[in-house]
Amino acid sequence: MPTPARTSRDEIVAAGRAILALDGIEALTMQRVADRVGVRAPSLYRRVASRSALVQLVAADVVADVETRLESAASTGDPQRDLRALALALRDFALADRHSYELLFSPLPEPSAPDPASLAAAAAPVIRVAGALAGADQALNAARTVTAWASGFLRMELAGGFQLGGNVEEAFDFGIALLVKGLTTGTSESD
Amino acid sequence: MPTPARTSRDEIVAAGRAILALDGIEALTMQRVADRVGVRAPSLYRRVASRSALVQLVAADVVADVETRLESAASTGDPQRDLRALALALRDFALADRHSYELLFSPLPEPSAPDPASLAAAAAPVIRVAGALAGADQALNAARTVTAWASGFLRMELAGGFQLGGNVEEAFDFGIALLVKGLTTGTSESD
DNA sequence: CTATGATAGCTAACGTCAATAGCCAACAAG
DNA sequence: CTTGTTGGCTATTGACGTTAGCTATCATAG
Repeated sequence: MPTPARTSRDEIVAAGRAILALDGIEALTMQRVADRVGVRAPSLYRRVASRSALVQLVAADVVADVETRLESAASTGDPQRDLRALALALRDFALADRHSYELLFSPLPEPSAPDPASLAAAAAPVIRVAGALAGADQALNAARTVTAWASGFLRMELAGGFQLGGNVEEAFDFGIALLVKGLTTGTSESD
Repeated sequence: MPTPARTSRDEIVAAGRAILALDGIEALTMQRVADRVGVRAPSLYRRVASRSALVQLVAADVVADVETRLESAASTGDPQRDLRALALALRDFALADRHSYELLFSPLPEPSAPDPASLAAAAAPVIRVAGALAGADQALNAARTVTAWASGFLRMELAGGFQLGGNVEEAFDFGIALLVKGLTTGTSESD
């Protein structure tokens, strides 16, 4: 009907994601996005309601990305191995695309948190593996413990929070081992 | 020498802390601070170099606050009890002053992270108790595991990340118990 | 083949923010 | 009383998000 579209919402979100990966959430301005898709900043408001909304769309994109990775990481069927694989997959993602990871676990700066539903989907593999390890009745508690530990650890690592020496990778392995050991019960062993 | 000072750096930092507690880091603008100390915004730059610098000073104030609380929480000498007390003290703080807590563990939005040295001081009681529990050679790994878990858990709780039902307090207790059990070794028990 | 209406993108503008420049006033020391 | 130091001020700049209102383009109706 009208003048032909010169861009699209998907392209805008993709541009936002790229800028986020390159320079972080602060750099994700309407100007930068507009430049990247070849349009003036106000025109973006035809496609997204506000910057917050755009950030939220980008966050959803990140969540989907993580979900895919986690889903394919927990594949062996051995809960101990899979839990380890989940943690390592998350760490790989965090180290490869730290700004996206930070957005994932930090609804602090703005009300730009990814929506709960998609987060829940991304958490599914964790809950599944945690349940296999700790028993179905403790699946949620176990998954929360693992998620809290992993997200906290990676946040600290990315923030440069480990200043007291020691080996960060070793500390990560230590944590995984502790959790795997502590959660393992019921299935193959009796305690 | 000059015209009499109408405010001070301490007062500015205190005002910043108050605004942070009330309305969060976003609301911590030079305008708001200036209004609160009875001065115009540009005058603040006589006392602090920039907004980032001010946020950093506020963060240091928060860190000192947390350090005091942790120090006095771990007091019984029983490592298991003390570790639990540390976790609960941190959670109390997080729930009582969530915006300050968020600033503590999130150098994401701006380069406003509290400086490493004071963070290390605040971590001291955690390392001490973790070492008493897991043995001196594993003190750092143990402390990192506990800190990562606690900070991750509280971040998720504050962000409303626990959307799948269940009892959040129970999950917190579950995590503490798991860590205490997993870290306890050497001293009174052999494993 | 033209008229119409819908709409994508544009320029211009506003308000808020951090930050800088330059002025003026107050006080202590001589 | 003079003078130098300095705290606070107003005015301004530039980035940002966002809104208002214009123009141009195209699909379709006549």
